[in-house]
Amino acid sequence: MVSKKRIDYGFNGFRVPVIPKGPRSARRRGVFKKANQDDEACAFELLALAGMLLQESESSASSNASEGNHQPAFGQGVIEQEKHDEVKPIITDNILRGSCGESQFRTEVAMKNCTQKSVLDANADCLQGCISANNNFDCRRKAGADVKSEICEWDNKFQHYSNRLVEAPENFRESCDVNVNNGFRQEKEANSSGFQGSNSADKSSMKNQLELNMSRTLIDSNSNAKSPLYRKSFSIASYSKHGNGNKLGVRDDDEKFLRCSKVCTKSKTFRSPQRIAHRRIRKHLFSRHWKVAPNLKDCELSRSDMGAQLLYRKRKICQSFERSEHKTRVKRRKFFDRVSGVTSDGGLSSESVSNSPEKGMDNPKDPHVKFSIKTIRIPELYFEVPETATIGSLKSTIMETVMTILGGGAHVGVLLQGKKVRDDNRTLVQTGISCKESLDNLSFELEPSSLLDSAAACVGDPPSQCETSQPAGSPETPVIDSEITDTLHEPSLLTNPGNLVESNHDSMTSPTDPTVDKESLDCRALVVVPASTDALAVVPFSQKSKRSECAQRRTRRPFSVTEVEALVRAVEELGTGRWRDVKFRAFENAEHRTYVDLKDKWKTLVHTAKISPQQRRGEPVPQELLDRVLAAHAYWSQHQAKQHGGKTLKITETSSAETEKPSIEAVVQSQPVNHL
DNA sequence: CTTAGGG
DNA sequence: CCCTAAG
Repeated sequence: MVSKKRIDYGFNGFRVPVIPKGPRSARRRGVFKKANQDDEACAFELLALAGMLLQESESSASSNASEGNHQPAFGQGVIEQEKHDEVKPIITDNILRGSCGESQFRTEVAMKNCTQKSVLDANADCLQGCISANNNFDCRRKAGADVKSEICEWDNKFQHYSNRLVEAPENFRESCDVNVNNGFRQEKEANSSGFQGSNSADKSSMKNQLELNMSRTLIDSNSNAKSPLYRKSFSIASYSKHGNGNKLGVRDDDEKFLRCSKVCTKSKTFRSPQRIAHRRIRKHLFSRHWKVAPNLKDCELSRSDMGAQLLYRKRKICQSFERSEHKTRVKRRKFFDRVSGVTSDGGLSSESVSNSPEKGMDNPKDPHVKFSIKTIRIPELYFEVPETATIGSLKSTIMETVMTILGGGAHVGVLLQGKKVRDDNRTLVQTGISCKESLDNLSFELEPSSLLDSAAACVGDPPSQCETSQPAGSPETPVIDSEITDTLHEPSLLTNPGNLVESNHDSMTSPTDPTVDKESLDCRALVVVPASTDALAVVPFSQKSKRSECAQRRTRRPFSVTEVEALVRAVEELGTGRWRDVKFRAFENAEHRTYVDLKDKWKTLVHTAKISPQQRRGEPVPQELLDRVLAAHAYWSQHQAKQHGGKTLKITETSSAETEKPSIEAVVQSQPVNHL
């Protein structure tokens, strides 16, 4: 009998390796193959975008058509120009696997090339995360507000279009068509050479599928007015399908051509940020019994069946994942290429650097802020997996979830000294992020984009839209709120724990393995039902989780030692049952600390004080404080007990906030409370 | 709205 | 930190 017990845990942090994995590891994961080639990363990105664009059009067009057929819709214009008979979804089944980038961190190279308005407009959703990420990165690199602000504008624009897409797909599509066609036309004039290739996944063919003409640098154009970002753009030169091959050429107005050996554009549906920006994602490993197409092959199958859309969504997730990963890779790579003084331990390091030959420097005097990111926090990921789930499945599940978020348009939040820096237009210098000291206090976190939109949509949508019917054959199966994502395990492996371990790396290597995928239009919850043995134990999906998806979880703000000090002092004086008073006494001005927070913190403090120092995490709390916590806790516990027993004198005395408790002082050396 | 606890 | 039953 398989245990149905599940492990629930929150996930707030995601470690970002400072130094890329070794070649072997990279190879195994299949994501670092092109890591050292920014150009390719860019090309890849662009191709992916283009593919998504086309697919989106198809998706829109086929929405009314029979499910099995994927008729090119909005891509027709393109085809006509290219005089090609038909447009079909770009086949990337084989390419998907491990071909995409790493994370949302994108190289500026790609960014500067991803500025064609038409493409961006048409791929608002797709680019959302990319832009955001680049935004952040560019900000850091250039320490300039111009690019930042401009990107912000684009970001907003994307948001806008994304919304439009959801609200009025047809209209949006039209605009996209126009833009894209213009792009093509423009490109044809500029460069008549077309690129043809097959849809095979092999690199050589892919080279033919995509040609990118990339701008050399983002920064070397130091023109004041416009950010170089907008001076370099690309347009889709051509897209055609010959036989079973796809041709997609992308270029910009520069000379440099890049080739992308990989394409990842299988995604079928447009994933609105609204659907993606989940705050809370609940994953249940998918029962194999539910699994429809556990293998990559289903990618192909999906193309011709009803589930195509769903599968494409899945694909999109995968796509986003890989793309993102690729980007990260590139990013990281670039970073290291330029920065020699990066601390291996992930610590932050900074130093001013003169021109970087690589970038041409728009301003020779412009110092650069160098730093590495050791960890980047992810707001909240809620998982629910069976105990029988393997580590591998857990990894893949987390990875998939994270990438789903990233692909859906996650933003990077910048925190300085734990405080969120919201003004995107400020420069690093203005923000105070320039010296090493400040960098030490610099942190980043991911935050799903379009939270507001998501929330609004969620609220406004009928509950029914957020709920899907239970899968047949699983009576007790919980309602999968939105997305059922299989965990990419081979059935055989699933049934064999021993093999699971073996297959772990496979799961990780190919997080994009196509499988069953379903996604509701409005819910952002990601539910993965574990495909473990017979532990079909499906965890009921509580309704409240749905609700929580719409609300933004507060950013975590760990208590500082100072705060703990104040809290301890206040509790020593007031006791543990008067959190409101504690709040007013010690955290009057701390808006972000509610009395519930204080209560919770006290709870954790007590717990922390009881465990061994080795088990403690986060900023270490002085033992002295912890001792006081224990003393106060013991004291007030006893007194409360007494109170209940009828002895209320002490308690009554302390009930007045102003009264100091001599008795507590005896137990714990109390000091004046510091009002924060 | 506050507490008190479980999640 | 969130969510909520209780008071």
